[in-house]
Amino acid sequence: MKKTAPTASDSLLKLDNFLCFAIYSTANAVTRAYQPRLSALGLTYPQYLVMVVLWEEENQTVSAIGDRLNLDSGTLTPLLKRLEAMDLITRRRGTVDERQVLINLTDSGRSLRAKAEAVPLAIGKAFGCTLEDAKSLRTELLDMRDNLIASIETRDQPA
Amino acid sequence: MKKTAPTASDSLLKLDNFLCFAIYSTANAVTRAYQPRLSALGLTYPQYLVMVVLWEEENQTVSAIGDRLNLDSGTLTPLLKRLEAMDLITRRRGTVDERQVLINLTDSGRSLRAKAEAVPLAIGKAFGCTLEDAKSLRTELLDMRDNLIASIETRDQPA
DNA sequence: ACGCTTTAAATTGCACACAATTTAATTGTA
DNA sequence: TACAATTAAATTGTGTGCAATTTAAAGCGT
Repeated sequence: MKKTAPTASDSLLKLDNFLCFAIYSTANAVTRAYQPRLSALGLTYPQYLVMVVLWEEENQTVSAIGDRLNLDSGTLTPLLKRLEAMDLITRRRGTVDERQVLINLTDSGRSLRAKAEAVPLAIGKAFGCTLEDAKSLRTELLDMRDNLIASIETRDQPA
Repeated sequence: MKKTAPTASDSLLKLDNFLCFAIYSTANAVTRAYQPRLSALGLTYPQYLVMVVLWEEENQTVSAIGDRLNLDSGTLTPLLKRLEAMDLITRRRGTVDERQVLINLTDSGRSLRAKAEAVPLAIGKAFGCTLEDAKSLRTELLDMRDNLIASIETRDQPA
């Protein structure tokens, strides 16, 4: 029984060689790792990110939050409605530009911040890398992300 | 108007400092970047990963695929049913152990591989990093993922 | 002022992820 | 051999992500 020699195409479709899969499965693991601590605050991981953005700056439009998190209104609108239903944020139409919806924190939303500050500290260790490693990894990932986004935007330009 | 000095807690909840967000938003960008090329094959990104696993080895159980991709039956069962409906795979109960469901490729599924081989080549450039960078980044991410998974499993052990 | 284009959110529809539960088959153990 | 515990998938329910479309408001060009 003769075995076929490894071909070039073998290495092309090996899961273990995929950087994309490393990113994908690490992202899933991240949200799973955050979940127990965030559910103690009543938040999902994407909801937590939105709250972080709002704790940095209030009175932001849906688009501004979307630019920060790379998410569109199709994702954010229902998510923000849930945060509003939890009484963490308010949503009101802009007065100068009525197309915009301005998002603000409620008192509950503002006070949740104190509890949220414990989360990154608690999770930090689980990553199992030094702060310097984390920092350089973060930079490399964000560069790559921006490259990927640029490649998407270039691709579908009209000729 | 006096501004408050930056406190330690400021840096704790800064989105720009979050490694988790770098991973999260890069993962989203990855699936967006793959989407146009994969939809030409009729696949989503997770479906593509399942096919890659099956191109490496046929006749795998749902759990075996799940172990490889870190996904559970709640995600895989409906995904595999879709691949079956597309006539790319077959699902049949195991004969030795009837709890298992064995996944195999159809001829269409097997022949799709040739087209799929072009995908990583085409996307590769969009990452905008060297092969060596990609390799070390991949290793670091997988290590971190395994650390995260280990931390989850340790946490909810019974005392 | 009139339309035309652009823009901001919302909506619709589909496909993940995952916690929690259920169903059914297998294993372990008295 | 009974029978409790475990295991493999499936199911249920919730919450994303995102493409595509819709709705309504703003800009803008004559």
